[in-house]
Amino acid sequence: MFSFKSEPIMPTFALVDCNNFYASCERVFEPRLVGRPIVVLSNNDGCVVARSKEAKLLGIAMGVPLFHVREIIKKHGVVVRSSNYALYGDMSERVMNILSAAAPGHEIYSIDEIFLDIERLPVPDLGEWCRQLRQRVQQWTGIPVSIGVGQTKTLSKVANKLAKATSDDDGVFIFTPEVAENCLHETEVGDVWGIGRRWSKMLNSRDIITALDLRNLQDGWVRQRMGIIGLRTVHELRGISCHDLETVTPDKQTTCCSRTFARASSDRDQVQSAVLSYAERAVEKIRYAGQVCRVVQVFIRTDRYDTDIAPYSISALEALMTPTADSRAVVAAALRVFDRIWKGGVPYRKAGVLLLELSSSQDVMPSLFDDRINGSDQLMKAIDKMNSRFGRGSIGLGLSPKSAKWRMRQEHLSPRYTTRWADIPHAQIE
DNA sequence: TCTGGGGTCCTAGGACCC
DNA sequence: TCTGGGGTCCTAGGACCC
Repeated sequence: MFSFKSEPIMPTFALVDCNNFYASCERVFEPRLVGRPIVVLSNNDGCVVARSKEAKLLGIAMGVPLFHVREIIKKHGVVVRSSNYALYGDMSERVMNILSAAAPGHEIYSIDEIFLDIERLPVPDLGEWCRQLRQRVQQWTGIPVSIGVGQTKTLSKVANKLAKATSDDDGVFIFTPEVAENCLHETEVGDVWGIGRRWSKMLNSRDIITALDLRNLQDGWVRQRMGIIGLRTVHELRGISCHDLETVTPDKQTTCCSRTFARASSDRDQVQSAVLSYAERAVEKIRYAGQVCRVVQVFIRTDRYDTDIAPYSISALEALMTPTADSRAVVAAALRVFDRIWKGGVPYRKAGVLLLELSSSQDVMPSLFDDRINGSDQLMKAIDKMNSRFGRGSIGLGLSPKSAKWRMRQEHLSPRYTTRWADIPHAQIE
């Protein structure tokens, strides 16, 4: 008889997550904000989308509307900032460059998170390696990060949450089978990656409170109530990896540009000009990604929070003859769709344009019947170049009046320190 | 008389993520 | 006064075909 010695289960994934990323970015260039409560707002300055530790301690919840926390902000002198994506995107790139160079494989998961493949990392002390990596990012970019290590992506997420609790000193947590039961018992089921509000509520109502409870459920029960996705999550909690590292970023399948208006509008011209400007912005995005689209979808809707009005939402789409990234073709299609769905007398609050069936612009077969796009590439390149040099919206199709009331509200915007010459920080020497 | 059933494609909606 | 934006994946149900 052979005797099989079971292989020791080795940790595989490290999840590195920037602490309070947007708030930390604001602090890098404005050190006086260190130690003060900061919140960063969504587009339109509507909701709180990021909070510093101090702001969290004041009880400001994630996603609350700004007007709900006005009192707290006033009373405690909370610093308020509009989202500055030019700054956050650039800072993210710097952090990711450092982290991705440190491991044999990586997956950038979001603007502030990256999974590292550390299964075969030849280091004697993994904890020490993590602490040094963390130190390096802090020193080179000014951004604090936390690192969680586990056998699956889901467990590395659990570990990361535990690491955050110690982010003032250590900021590193390694999830091992020895500590599994304890760690999962201390983790609320709703804090598990993949368990959102709905499932959390459903599970709690059945007395499944912790990640450990979830891990111990029977497969059939989970499959029936939470589908294949829920089952994968449960397996991952048991240390069975179901989500591989995605080292190549797959091309996007859809791109969308949508906005909530500052106030509802029934004015046809106003809503139309909003829709057309979203179409123009969406097509810019796919050009930047080297893609073309075949289908253009437009939607307009009322305010879904306003209980005084009848909810109304409509969308429609149009397939183009040739896949394209030409602003003129896409905007014209958006206009035709808009004309089809427009209905007067409705207080519209939100609109958007989706570009669907995206593909690489290199794979396009030109159509015999569509001769409009001759010279398209050069024209679009020229437009993009001018906009990148002189600022977005410098040149376009002449359809977006600047004063329209759907324009985005950004009353607390910080400078674009790292991506705009005029905003470069000044150092003062005394 | 008998009112099937399986396959595919599409769409809308629901769940999740950051 | 005031409630984000941009994605992915899965599933259920309808239309259609044989």
